[in-house]
Amino acid sequence: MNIKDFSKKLKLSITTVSRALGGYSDVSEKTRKRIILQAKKYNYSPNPNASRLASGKSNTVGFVVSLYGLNTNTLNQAGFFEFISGMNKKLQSEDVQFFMMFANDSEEEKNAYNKLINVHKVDKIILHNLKINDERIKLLKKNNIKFVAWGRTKNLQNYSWVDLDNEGSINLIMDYLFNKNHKNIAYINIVENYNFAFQRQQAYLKSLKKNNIKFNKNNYITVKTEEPDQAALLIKKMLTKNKKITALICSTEYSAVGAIKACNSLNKKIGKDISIITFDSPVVSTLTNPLITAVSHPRDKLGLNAIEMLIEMDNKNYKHKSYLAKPKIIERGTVHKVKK
Amino acid sequence: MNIKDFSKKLKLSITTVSRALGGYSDVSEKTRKRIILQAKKYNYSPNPNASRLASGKSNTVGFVVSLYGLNTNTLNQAGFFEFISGMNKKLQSEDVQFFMMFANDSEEEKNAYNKLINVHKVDKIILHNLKINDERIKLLKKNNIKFVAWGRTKNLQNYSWVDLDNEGSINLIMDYLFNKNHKNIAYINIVENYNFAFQRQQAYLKSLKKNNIKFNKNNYITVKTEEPDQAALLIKKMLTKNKKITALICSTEYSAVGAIKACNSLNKKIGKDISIITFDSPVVSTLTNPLITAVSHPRDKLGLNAIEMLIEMDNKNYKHKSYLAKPKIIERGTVHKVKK
DNA sequence: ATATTTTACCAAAACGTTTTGGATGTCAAA
DNA sequence: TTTGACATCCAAAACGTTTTGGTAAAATAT
Repeated sequence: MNIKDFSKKLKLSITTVSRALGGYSDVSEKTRKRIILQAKKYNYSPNPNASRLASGKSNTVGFVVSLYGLNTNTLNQAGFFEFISGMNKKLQSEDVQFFMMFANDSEEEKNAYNKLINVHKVDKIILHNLKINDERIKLLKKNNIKFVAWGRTKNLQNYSWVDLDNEGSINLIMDYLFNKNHKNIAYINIVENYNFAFQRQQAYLKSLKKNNIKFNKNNYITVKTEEPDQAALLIKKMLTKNKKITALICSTEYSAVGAIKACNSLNKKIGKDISIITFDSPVVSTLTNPLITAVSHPRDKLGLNAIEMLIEMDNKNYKHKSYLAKPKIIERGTVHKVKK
Repeated sequence: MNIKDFSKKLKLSITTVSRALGGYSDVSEKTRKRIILQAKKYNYSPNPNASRLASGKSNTVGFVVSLYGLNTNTLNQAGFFEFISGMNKKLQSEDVQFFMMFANDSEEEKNAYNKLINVHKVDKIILHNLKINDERIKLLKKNNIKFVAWGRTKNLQNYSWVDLDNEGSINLIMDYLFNKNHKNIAYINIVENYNFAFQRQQAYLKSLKKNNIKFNKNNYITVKTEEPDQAALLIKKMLTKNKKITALICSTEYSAVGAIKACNSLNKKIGKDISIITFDSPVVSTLTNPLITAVSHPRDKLGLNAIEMLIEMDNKNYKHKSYLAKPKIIERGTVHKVKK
C-alpha cells in the first residue's frame, strides 16, 4: 500500500494525503482526521526512504558507540542505557529516528562520524565521552551538523550540551562529609583524559580551598578506572601511609570497588572506621558488598533533554542551551560520623 | 555531489557508475577501478535513501532492545555489547546497516517489531532474549521477514539461531566438579522464563542422572536474577539446612553475587569450605570479591555468525543453520578439591 | 569473409514520496 | 454586485538512485 493507492481509495489527491499527514494547515481538520483514521485501517505509513529522498531531510539522530577504551561492558554502558531510555521517550513521540554505529578502535571511530554524515546522511548527532578538548566538535561544526554533547569540553565553545553536575555533586559530597565532621578526605582520581573526571577533581580542590583545608598530596591518588585491583593496591598504600584519612571520595564506581577491597584487606570497617562515597551506578548500587553511598543523577533526563534540544534546533532562532542533571545523595551506610 | 554530477565528471553514464559500484560484471575492471578511485577523491557515495527507494531493498538489520524486565543496566547489556562488537565486524565489511529500536515496556516492544517491519522497512531482524515459547517468531514468519534468533525456543521450529552451548557448559562444569570429588552439588536456578535458564537447569538434572546421583531437592533453589540480596537469603537458608553441600552452580552472575554474600555471612571460606562456579560475565570477572571461576564463551562470535547467516539468507538455496559458542572454564580460585 | 557471441556501455523508466505553484469555491467587506 | 481574502484541494516536477532493455564494437567461431 503506497500513497497512490491509498489516496485513490480515499478519493483524494496524493498531495492532500501527504500534506494531511505532514500536519500542514492547507488541509481541513475534517479530511485530516479521515486520512489519519483510514491510514491506520489500511496500515499505510509513508515509505521513509521516499520521504527522506523527496524532502532531503533524514530526520535521524546519529550516535557512535565506542567499543574500546573503558571497560565497555559495564561502567560505560551503565549510564548509556539510562540515557537511551530517556531519549527513547522523546524519539517515539516526535517520530525521529535513531541510528547507531559502533567502533572497535579509534580509527573506526573517526570513520564512523564521517560515515554518519556522508554516507548515512544523518541530520543530527549526539556526542558522548567528551575529552577535555574534543576534536570531533570541529569536525561537526565544519560539516554544519547539528549536535548536542553529552558531557562538556573544558573550554565551552558555543554548542548545546547536557551533563551531570559534576561540580555540584562534589560540593554535595564534601558538605555531606563536613557535616559528619570529616576533615581528612582523600580523593581517588582516574588517569583517563575525560572531562567529567577533570571537573570532579577540580571541584574537590576548590571545595578544600573554600573550607580552608590545605591540600595534602598524601590524600590524593590517580588510578586506572577499569582496573579495581590496581586501584585497591594504590588505595591500600595510601591508607597505610596516611592513617588520618577518614573518608574516600571515589571519582568512579570501579575505583570504589577497589576501595572496598583495600579497606577489607586492611581490616578497616567500612562505615565505621572509614567512609566511602562515590558516583552512583548499577555496580555500586546492587553488586558491591557493602552497597556504597553515592550521589545519584537522573541520567535518563539527560537523554530526554538532548533529543529535545536537537528538535528545537530546527527553529531558526534557536539559541544554544545546556542541561545539568541535579545530584542527590543516596545513603547506603558507608559513610560514618566522626567524633569531634 | 550526486551520481549525475559525478558521472558527468568521469564522462560516463549514470548507469555505468551505478553498476560499477554495485559490482556488476557488465563494467570493465578498468573503468570500475577508475570509478571507485574517483568516487573516493570526490567523496561520492550513493544516497542511501535513493538506493533503497529504487532497489526496494533496505539492506538493514533491525534489533529491539528491551529496557525493562531484567536489570537492564548490567547483566543484560553485558552480553549485549560483546555481541554487538562481533556483529560490527561483519556489518562494516558487508556494508549492511544496523537499526535499533528501544522499548520501555512490553507494549512498546510489540509495537517496535511492527514498526521495524512496516514503518522502517527493515529486511532482517535479530531476535534476542528468547522465551521458552516465543510469539515473536510467528509474527516474523507471518510477515516473511528474515531473522536470526540469539537464543533458542524450547521446541526448535525451523529457523536459524546462534546461542551459548548451555548444556555443554553445564556438563563441563559438572565434570569439572566431579573431578574435584564434589558429590553434593547445589544448583541455583532463576525464576524468569528464559530458555537459557531452562536449558541449564535441564542439563544439570540430566548430568546428575548420567552420573547416578539422585536429585536432592534440598540442593536446588530458584531465585530472582536481578536481586542478589534475595538470592543471598535463600542460598543461606539452603546451606544452613543442608550442610553437606560442597559446591554451588549459579545459573546467572547475579545469583553468584548472592552466593558470595551468603557464604560470607555463614563464615564459609569460598574456595576452601565451599565452591562457587557460574557463567562468565564482566560482573564476576572483574567486580566481585573474590572473582569467581566461571565458564566463558566467545559471545562476539555469536554476533558475527548471526550477521553472517542473515547475509547468506539472500541466497535462494539457503538452509537454516545454527551456531553454538564453545564454552571453556576460567579458573579464578573459587572451586576447591574435596578430600575423598 | 561472414555469422555469432561477448563485452562494455547507455537512455529511459521506475521507485514513493514532498513541494511548488496554481485552481476553485466560499465568505466577508466594500 | 463586485472584490479581495481565505480555505481547501490538486497536477506536475523533483529528489537520486537502480534496473530494464537495448546498441555498437570487439572477439570468436564457422
